[in-house]
Amino acid sequence: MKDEKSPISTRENLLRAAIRVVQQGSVSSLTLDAVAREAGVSKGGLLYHFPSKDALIKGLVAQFIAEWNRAMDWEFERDPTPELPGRWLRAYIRSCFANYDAEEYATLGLTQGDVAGFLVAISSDTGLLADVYKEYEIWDEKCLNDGIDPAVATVIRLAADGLYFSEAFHLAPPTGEAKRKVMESLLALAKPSGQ
Amino acid sequence: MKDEKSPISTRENLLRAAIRVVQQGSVSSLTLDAVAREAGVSKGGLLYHFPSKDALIKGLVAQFIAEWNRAMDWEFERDPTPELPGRWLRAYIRSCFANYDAEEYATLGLTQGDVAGFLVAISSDTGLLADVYKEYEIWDEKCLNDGIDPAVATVIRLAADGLYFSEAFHLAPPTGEAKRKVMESLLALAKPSGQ
DNA sequence: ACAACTGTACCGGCTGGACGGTAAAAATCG
DNA sequence: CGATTTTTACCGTCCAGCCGGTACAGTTGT
Repeated sequence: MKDEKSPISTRENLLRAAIRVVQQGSVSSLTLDAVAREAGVSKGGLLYHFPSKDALIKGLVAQFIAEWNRAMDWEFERDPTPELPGRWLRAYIRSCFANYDAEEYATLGLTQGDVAGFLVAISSDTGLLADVYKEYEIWDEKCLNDGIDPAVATVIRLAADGLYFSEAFHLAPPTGEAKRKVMESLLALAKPSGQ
Repeated sequence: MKDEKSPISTRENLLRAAIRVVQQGSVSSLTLDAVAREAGVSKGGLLYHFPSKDALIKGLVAQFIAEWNRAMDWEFERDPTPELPGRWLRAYIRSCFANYDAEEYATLGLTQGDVAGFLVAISSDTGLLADVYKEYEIWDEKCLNDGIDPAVATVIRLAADGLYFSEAFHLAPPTGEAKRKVMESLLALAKPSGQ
């Protein structure tokens, strides 16, 4: 009731609009004018909430990290075999393989793959992804201390990421039944019996 | 003896210069002026060989594909266990894990990871990566028809790609001994006994 | 043999548009 | 009213692509 017109509303609206712009175009089409137009505000209005383009991108990155962590926590909680080692890896796998479109997690109403496409494209530019790097190191450490052989754990993480990127960049990603079997193969690896 | 001043020389020089610009800066620093300056030619000279920026990027993409295919062929030929199924997958793995810096393959004198960073950043822009998409489908088909269980083969491909991206985007890539063990785990998977 | 012509390779200044950012006025709200 | 939020108008920069040249190597005509 109080988020209807709260000061956050416009801000979030702008973030959603920014994502939409990237989705319906390319990364290079992410301009202040385009985002403002998409959000239905003026450019000045956009710059009031995000004083610079970098600030806008940082907002997107922060939202992305938060969303992904939420998704992984959720998967972690509902793991069917919580007693087995590799629980966190399994949550990681499921998070990468799931496409949360407009569901409970999709705070921004987007597919994770789309966000990745955006983020990575930005990455090469400036140090805007520094937060993502840090987050990744945390995830990596969790992977390595999950009761699974570290090498196998890294294989799993890389494969899950690989799927993510293959979807984001259309690099022959598996779909349908094949995708399901790939995920199951990975989940099998993420259990002590898996190697 | 006749390639000293051949008309190809300038063209290749420009491509090398373009890569250098991206490496020593960011993707966004890839401007026509910068490439021309780096190559020691004028902007007009650059535009003579590549009539547009897109054409220049397409040239880079083509070079990249050719180089990677050459690397994979080379690994394929020197596979230590050519009699076992999964030979092509093993070549794929080794290509992704190797860093050919200024060796036989490095026609452009760059690390594969660098190229990936560049390519992907460009990718979201236009249909400039259409050729890469097609190439990937070919690779995918080779992966699936390599005598290994398709799901496992896809896991391997995704993991190899994942390593590639993790290096390109600094997403906690394994290094040193850990990296070697990861590769060995993958190579083990790429053999009948591996699953 | 040499002049006129043609095509190739390259130069460098220019421009028009896009884009990030600013600032002050205007509207809205408490 | 005063603070917050939003708009309108504008500036400066950067950059892709264009265009009028230059130099020079062949080629052709006579």
